[in-house]
Amino acid sequence: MLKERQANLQPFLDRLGSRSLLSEREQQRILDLPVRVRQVRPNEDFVSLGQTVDHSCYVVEGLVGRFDQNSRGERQITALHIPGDMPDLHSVVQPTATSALQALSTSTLLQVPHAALRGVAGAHPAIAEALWRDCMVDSMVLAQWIVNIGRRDALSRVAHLLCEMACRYKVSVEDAPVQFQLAMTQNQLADVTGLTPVHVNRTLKKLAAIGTTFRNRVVRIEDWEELVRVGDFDRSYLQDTVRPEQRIRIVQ
Amino acid sequence: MLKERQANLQPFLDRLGSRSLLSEREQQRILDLPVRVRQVRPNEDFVSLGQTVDHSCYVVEGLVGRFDQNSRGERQITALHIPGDMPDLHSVVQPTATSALQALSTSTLLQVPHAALRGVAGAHPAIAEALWRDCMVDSMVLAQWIVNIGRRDALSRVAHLLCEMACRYKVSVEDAPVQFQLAMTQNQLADVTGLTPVHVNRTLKKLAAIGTTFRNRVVRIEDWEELVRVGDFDRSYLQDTVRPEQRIRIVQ
DNA sequence: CGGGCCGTTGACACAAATCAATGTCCGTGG
DNA sequence: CCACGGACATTGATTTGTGTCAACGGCCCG
Repeated sequence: MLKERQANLQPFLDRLGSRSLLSEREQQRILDLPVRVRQVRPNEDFVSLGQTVDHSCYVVEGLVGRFDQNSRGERQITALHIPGDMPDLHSVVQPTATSALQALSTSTLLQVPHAALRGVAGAHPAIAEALWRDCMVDSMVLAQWIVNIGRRDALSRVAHLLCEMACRYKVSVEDAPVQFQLAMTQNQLADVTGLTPVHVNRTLKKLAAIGTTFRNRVVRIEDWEELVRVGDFDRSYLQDTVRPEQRIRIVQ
Repeated sequence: MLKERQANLQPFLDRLGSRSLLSEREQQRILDLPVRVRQVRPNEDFVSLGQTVDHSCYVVEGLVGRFDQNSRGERQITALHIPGDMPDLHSVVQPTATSALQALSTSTLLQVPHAALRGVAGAHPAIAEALWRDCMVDSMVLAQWIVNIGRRDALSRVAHLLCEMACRYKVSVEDAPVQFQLAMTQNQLADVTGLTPVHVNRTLKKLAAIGTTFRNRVVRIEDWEELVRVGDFDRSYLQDTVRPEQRIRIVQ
């Protein structure tokens, strides 16, 4: 099993550290986790429905979706994961998958064995707490997504998604116009928003009228404030602006 | 602070125990958690948006919803919680609420101080694990709800909800016709399903045609198989049929 | 050169929202 | 005891947002 330590898991540690307080030693235990590199191609399931896994995945590069579908095979992407995320961290406590995980674009993953994660979580309650917290942030994003699909029209939905992804990619939104890559097709955008590809296309045309475009997998935002207004977006659920003194550690 | 031990938290312990393995001693630590009783009336928020809480709530009696809304004030209920649930167990690691919690019917809650939960979780990794796992089951229900709203029509959505609630109430679905109480109005049903109250009413009329009725807050199901078919329901995401030998304990 | 994937556009169909009115039940106060 | 108001449920007429179907264009890559 390859060990590609600091170079690889540092972003994950940074993310945990942005919301949780970990000691030097605990941080080192995270960086020391053993990993195995895996490449996945676009549209490749790397976790399938019902599969029981013995490792969690960390995204180094690319874009990953959590896929569900109804009985007619219509797909719904219930979560997107970008570099630094662990899409199935939850599998540590719930190893049988109830959703599939699929790469939307060519992606590089690190597989971290459950045994290792369990080891550090059991030995260091603060790490267990940080991992649990990270899962709960994902869960808050899910809840927000229900609001988005249940109570916003197509234009707002797409705008909201673009706002969310801009924030998660840490695009500095102050100096407009900004642009960032979002490596997905309009088809996949439809699977995220619960719309049809045709309607996504029409909706993007409407968005262009307020200065936000999505072409060749690049999002370009001319007027951030306006996009936020249209998308009815409030970033607080992302928990991405926790100030250092607000970080939490529940065990001493 | 009242201690109403065995009599009260036993159902919560039962639930944890249905998916996780806890030793006698660990089980006792759960039962020994200090609690304070609280009564809430229908439509009363007991956790409001943005509030930072120092305790989690356990539902003894009644029905509780997790409420979000868009900027136009249209409400979306993102989760329902029934007796035995802890609607904001996640607040142990994420004490600032991103959704409100409101009673749908008169409810009895037990407030469990975070300090106590943190104490047992820190001292017993297996308890931390069981609590984390319980949160993740809630999260899977959220994901399934996204599929429901994003990719099913009104009839399926309502049918799916009724199936889910029947299972969670442990209605024994074999001996039809079955009936159970679901203490919510058609209005609240609309807030759960992302529909309008008018359309919920029409949809219920359609459901009646296949032998499922909802009147006076009582659900009556004549043909379970048919309801499952219409609702496109697969209970596996509820993790409610974990056999004893499948229960998990990741720390020794 | 040809075939696929992706994006685009138009005509039309349909599910659900909206608007508005009416009905029923129930608790409360005159 | 009845009148009243309010919450909840029901129904019809109409509008609208989104889905469906179908065709076409651009582009990449084999």
